Amino acid sequence: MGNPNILDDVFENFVNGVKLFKDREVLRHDYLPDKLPHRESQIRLLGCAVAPVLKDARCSNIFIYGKTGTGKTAVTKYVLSHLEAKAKEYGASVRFCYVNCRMTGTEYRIFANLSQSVGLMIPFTGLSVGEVFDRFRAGLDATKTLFIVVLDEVDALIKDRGDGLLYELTRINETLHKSRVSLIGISNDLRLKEFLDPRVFSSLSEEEMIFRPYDASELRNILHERSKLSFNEGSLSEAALNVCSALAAAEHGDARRALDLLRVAGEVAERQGAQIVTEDHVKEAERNIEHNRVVEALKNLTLHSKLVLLSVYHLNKSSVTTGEIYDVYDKICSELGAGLLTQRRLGTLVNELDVMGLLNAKVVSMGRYGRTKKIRLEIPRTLIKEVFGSDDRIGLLVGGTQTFLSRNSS
DNA sequence: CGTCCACAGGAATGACGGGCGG
DNA sequence: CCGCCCGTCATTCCTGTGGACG
Repeated sequence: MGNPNILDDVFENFVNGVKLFKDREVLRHDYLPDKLPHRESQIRLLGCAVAPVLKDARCSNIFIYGKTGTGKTAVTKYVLSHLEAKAKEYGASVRFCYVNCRMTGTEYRIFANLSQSVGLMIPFTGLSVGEVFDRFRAGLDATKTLFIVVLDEVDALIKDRGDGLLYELTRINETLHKSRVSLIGISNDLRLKEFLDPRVFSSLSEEEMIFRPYDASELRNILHERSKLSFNEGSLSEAALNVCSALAAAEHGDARRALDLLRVAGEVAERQGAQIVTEDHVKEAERNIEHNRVVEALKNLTLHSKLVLLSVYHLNKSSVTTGEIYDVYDKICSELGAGLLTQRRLGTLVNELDVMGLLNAKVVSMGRYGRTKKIRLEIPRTLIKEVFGSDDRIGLLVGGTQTFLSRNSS
């Protein structure tokens, strides 16, 4: 039994301490506010584009570009939810389905998702993609609706799956009799058209919208609006608000990031029992967010990705090559009794770690001495220790300790 | 100026566990 | 229960290549 006073203190503080938050849900980025400052014109534009469905006409396909946190998803959801309400009022048969392509992952699951929203049950595996598509088309045509498909983060899908799904969807109206489909594609990558078949691209972007990043003062307004709902009066300092806006503006005007900062800053302040959220809490929050991001990423790596990272760690040089990593990795594997992957495979693992920002990999040519990747650790060495084992344990780890394997199994 | 290193990274293929329809 | 198809991870085989060296 521990000392009950320790917890008493914590709970006491939580219940009776100063409450900074009124409702922290408001600061989550999936929260949809009923007002989207600085996006009025985009809302109007998108509204105009989809309005025809209220008169039972198919609306144009729409393509929306913009970096993360510029309000693309929020505006789309906002407009569509209002459209849905209006459609009910007018008795128009309109339905929409929102799919996040990055989360949903594969064509199969996307079609399964679309099918579900026209009331079809699709097993989450077992059928061919073509079969699911046919069922979706048949199911949709039976219902006689104007169906709006929102494909969020569609760039993620196209980059690793190609544009087959989009091609099918842009052509689906040719084989539908009673229903019609409109597409809204949302992309974070402004150069998406380079990856697309020109025919697909042209039919997909009958209308195009671009979301510019927010600047610092716009972010400030957004945060201000939200903070009125999420924080109790007087518990958020002007300075904190400004720093949040400035930090997020520096990072391509990402409102999502700004909201995260504000929320975490509030949590930090609350934990410290502060009366008011200050600038320092925001800075602390910034460090926390990054720290958590990396720790989460590290913990969720597969065994071999961890081993690759450890190999880089052990080499302990400012920059290493693929071959060097492979040698060390080879040694670690045999000492751990773990199966060995090929160098080809290791190369793609390194690339994955690069994308995650844990490593930095750059192809360089060393002329006579070949062509390889220069790889650097992108995170503090101390963090690797923190996650993979404490202090000198790592040294032993190469000797093959049990602790290491069990650490990986969870 | 060609060679040739030490890989990069694409394509095809296979093993595997999950899950269906019949 | 079988046969089929799914996505994922991994292997095998392969062609491509920037630039220092000779």
